[in-house]
Amino acid sequence: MVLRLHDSLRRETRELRPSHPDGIFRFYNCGPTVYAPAHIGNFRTFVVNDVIRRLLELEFGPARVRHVRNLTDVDDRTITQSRKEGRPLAEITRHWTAIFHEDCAALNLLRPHAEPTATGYIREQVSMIEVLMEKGHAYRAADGSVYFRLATFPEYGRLSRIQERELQVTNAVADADHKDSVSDFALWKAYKPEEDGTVQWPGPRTAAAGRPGWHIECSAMSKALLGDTIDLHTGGVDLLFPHHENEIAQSECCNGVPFARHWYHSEHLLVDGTTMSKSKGNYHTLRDLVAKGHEAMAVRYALLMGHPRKQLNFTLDSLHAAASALRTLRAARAAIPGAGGTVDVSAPVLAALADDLNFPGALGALFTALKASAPAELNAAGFDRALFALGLDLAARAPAVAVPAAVTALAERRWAAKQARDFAAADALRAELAAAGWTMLDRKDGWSLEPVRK
RNA sequence: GGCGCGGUAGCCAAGUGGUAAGGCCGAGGUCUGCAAAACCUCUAUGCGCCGGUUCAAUUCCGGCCCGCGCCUCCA
Repeated sequence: MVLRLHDSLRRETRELRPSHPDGIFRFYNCGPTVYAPAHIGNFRTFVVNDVIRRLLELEFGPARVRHVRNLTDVDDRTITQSRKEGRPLAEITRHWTAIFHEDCAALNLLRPHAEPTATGYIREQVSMIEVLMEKGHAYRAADGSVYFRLATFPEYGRLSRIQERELQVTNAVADADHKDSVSDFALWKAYKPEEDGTVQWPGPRTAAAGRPGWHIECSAMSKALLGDTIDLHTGGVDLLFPHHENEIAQSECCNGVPFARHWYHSEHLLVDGTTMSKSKGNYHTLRDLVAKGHEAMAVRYALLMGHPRKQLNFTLDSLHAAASALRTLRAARAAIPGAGGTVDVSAPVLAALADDLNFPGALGALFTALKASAPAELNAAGFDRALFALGLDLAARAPAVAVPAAVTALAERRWAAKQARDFAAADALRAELAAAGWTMLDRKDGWSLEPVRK
């Protein structure tokens, strides 16, 4: 199988291959900022990257993939949150990191091999900034901050095709006064007591104490953990400019070699047809949805329903459709015998995924393949391989909802009525159960209850 | 203003220069006392609009309309 993926820099679909002699594929995925629960749009990106990780493992072997996803634990938003709550920065970020990990587990995301934090790599960031200053790519501003001098990197803008003159100038840039040019961006931000609270580290030589800029953290952690040139760098489209553009500038000017051989950006998730935002009331976190009774795995399925490079519209209807499709897959899996089947449904599924992550194509191929053969002809390992690639864990279930004692009592009475062949009474009790929100499932040897589906 | 993406059945969504995958919903059926599950069958002469190229276009080209995203610290 050849893994092909669109490259945002070259704007063409290219094969993914390890470039280092050790054969290890180096994969860096920009992670979340841990100051609040991640929303399902964030998780779309992480699900897409999780499928990439799984495909890389299937293609090169688990030992030949190194996947890094960072945690941004110091920036404007984390510091603001910390000040708002009056709690130390580290306490805030530790809390939200734990929540993030719970959500990742619920969505069946494989753990990255390394999950570095910005605050854990201050020294590396400072050191890169010093190299950039020595090479003339960065300068100290009057307040002790350090800025990258864009004019020293003529290739700037290749990824986003942005020209300096095209930048919209409506946003007043807060630190414009300190910079030689409005387009220069911060590598190091001098400590501001009124904004930064207790957050500061010793800065690069000649610079003031303060904290790193956002962009340098990814450059430094990628370099520290994966080396100067990596095989794949990914993130959401919104990171394309300026974040990734700036990373390229910093890393290539510092290291003198190409930064990432392949760039990939997944599109945004829309909710109810528009950007998700708290003010629009269409803002969903995973835990909100789970609290409302939705399965986390159905959320993952819903995030797989669209092509990763197209905006995907998430609605409660699409979540219901996802949950139903998941039930169909569970039934299909249950019907496959443990051994003996020869038809491998993973082939068409993996082919679609390997072709630039065609998620809907892969899902379509899966159902088509399932329909084409009798369950007894299907190979269980093949089915499981397809589901592994998609990261759908069919065993994962929403926690069982507790059945109220009164409902259980109704069910027992109905079962007794049915055994006595008093069907009129049985039907009346079924109606009562339904009114209470429960469906009673009869079997030959007994019964069970489940919440009524909408 | 600059850069980019998209408009395919009730909903979601692939795809192809030769006449539209799949999922969900819905309808009918088998089964079941009923219900649920499972299984079977059906559901776009049509792919935003108008031109053009072609033997043939939803698929290529041009124009237009509509929607969405990014444009300095949002995945």
